[in-house]
Amino acid sequence: MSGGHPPEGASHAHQETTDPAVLAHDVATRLAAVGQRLTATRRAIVEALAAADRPLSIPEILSSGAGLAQSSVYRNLAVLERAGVVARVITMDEWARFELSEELTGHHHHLVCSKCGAVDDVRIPDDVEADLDRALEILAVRAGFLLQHHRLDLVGVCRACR
Amino acid sequence: MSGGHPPEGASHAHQETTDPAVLAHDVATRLAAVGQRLTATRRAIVEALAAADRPLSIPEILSSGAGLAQSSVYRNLAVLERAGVVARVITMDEWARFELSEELTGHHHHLVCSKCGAVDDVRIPDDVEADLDRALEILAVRAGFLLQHHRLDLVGVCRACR
DNA sequence: ATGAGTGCAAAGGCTTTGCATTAGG
DNA sequence: CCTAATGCAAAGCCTTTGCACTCAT
Repeated sequence: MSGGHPPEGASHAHQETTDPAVLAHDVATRLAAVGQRLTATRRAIVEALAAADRPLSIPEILSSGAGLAQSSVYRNLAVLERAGVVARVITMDEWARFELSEELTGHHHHLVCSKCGAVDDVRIPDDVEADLDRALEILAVRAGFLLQHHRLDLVGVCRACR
Repeated sequence: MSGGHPPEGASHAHQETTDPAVLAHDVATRLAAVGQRLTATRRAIVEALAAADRPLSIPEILSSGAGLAQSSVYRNLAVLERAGVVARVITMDEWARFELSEELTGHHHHLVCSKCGAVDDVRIPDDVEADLDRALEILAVRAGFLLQHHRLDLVGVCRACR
């Protein structure tokens, strides 16, 4: 898994950062906004997450980057999360997983393998997304709920486990 | 929150168990299918979950039922999960949460409060659900993914936190 | 120099497991 | 009686925190 993401679905409104340099600048800006700097460790974490087209667990981040201390990764992920650079992905199956925030990468969803726990990214067509948002907003209002965003995961069996 | 669920959305295909006696029988059957009995502890857990219209955390289950041992709750939740009676709800914010499986209660989604972490149930209209399923199936096939089901959470601020 | 960031190690907190006891067939 | 479930307590495991050291400004 993680090798085959769908053929670049639709393009989104706030376009994702693809260029490494642009990404770094964007990240630095967001960090500065909360009074933090882009350090070597933080850069390494961001690059690891950017390189993967799926959410990574702490162990994965630790092994990908060179010699990062576990505590530093945890601490910096917290900082990056506050800065809106990374987002914690809910999985609950094993470890916490992290990915670059949707403001940086664009809105997307996850393919979660119920056998091996692998998580991959997917984008759904804009029109489906729009219809869904419209319906959810109605429900939210009805429930006295101030809707911020939604999470949609596709649970099933990945190519590798079939 | 948790007080106000939407006015009984649409009815679903495999209808949910509402009657306590029917529920107990259904649970017993499912347990028997995996070689397990419906014990007092298990009954207490199921009743606690059935009474709430939202996923409960272990502490909540412990306080609701009378004098249950923590380890028993954990162990029996695992058994009930294997039997397809309860499902673990992903939250990752604090504790694991559990609810009766959708085979028992019907397909639904969650309203997750980003401020207080409360989780409540919601059902979305059948037609929206159908459209969504259709779109997701296409994506899944395209990704070589065998789609089993989806998870959809509405994240926002609940009535109590606004 | 001076405060932020880093690393190692120890502590925390939810969850799991071992083992003796008790309940059910 | 004999297997299965329960409860208490201890162990596990991911995550967080304390503290001294290092780096950048």
